[in-house]
Amino acid sequence: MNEVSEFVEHAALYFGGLGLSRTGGRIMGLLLTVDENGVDAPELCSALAVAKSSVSVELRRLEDGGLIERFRLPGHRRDRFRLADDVFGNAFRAQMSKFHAFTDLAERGLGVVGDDPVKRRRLERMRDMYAFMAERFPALLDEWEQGA
Amino acid sequence: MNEVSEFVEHAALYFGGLGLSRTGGRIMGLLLTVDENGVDAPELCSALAVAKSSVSVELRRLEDGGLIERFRLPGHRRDRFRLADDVFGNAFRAQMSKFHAFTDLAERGLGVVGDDPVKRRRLERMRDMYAFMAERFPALLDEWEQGA
DNA sequence: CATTGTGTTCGGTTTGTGCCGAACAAACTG
DNA sequence: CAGTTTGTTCGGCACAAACCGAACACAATG
Repeated sequence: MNEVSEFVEHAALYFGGLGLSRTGGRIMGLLLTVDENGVDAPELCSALAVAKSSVSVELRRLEDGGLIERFRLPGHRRDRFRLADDVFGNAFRAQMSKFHAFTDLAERGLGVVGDDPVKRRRLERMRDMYAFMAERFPALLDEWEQGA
Repeated sequence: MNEVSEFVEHAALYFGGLGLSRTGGRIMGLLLTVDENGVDAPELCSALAVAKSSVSVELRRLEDGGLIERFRLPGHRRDRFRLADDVFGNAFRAQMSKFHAFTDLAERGLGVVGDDPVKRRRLERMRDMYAFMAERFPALLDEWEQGA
């Protein structure tokens, strides 16, 4: 059991690179090691040695971000949590929204920079590149999802 | 001139999403609005209302990250700064290294999760997905770079 | 060789955020 | 309807990072 907690710690590092807090990353790591029955909050508390208030807010954030699912077994009165069906697809889609954000930013830049063509060129190229990626990415996802 | 500083502030928000500090993002935003002659540190200080020590360390970090170029006009003795030639290409390549990181993480997970096939399946799928993306992404970049 | 200009480094302060324990609210039970 | 269980919210503390002004190192100039 110590092996998984070591893995969980590693995972927390990696997910931290995606903007998650440390405990958020730890939760994701632990959820990677369980099956579709998921875990409940007290289990997370003891497994990760984290206060239940912290897991509560963190679970909420992960749920809002579409990374995990909250569900309840019929007849029980305690929430359980598991990874969302398509966590990583969702992660990629989140990246895509960043693409759109950057095309918007480039547009905005074109609005404030003057007529100097050399200044405009880079912003246009930035806008077009992110637009290109945003356009191509879904196809890549589709290819993956139906391909394998 | 107030228009660009408004844009700069927006840009800082966006770049903050990429792990840059606020002033780092502001610098990037301002550099998006200038030509290949770039700007120098005092200009950044006054334009952004930031201490010169802060811009110094931030410029260093951006330079180390390959986001900006430090250069000097012949005959002058003051450094100037502009965006790196392929800032956004570099940004995408950085994302790709995250892909590899996540395949590694999945491998590690497969090492600690047991034989349960349903547990293994998701980790395998995670590993394969990121590997797929890491494999396809360079081609996408190439297509963009030579296509347009 | 003194002086000025340029960039980096250092200590200290502020700001933001994560996390905790306790109080609270809401839903279920007998 | 009292008592429990479950989840969220609140106030405060602690740690990390950003930022500043001043001191510093170095190079170029005259």
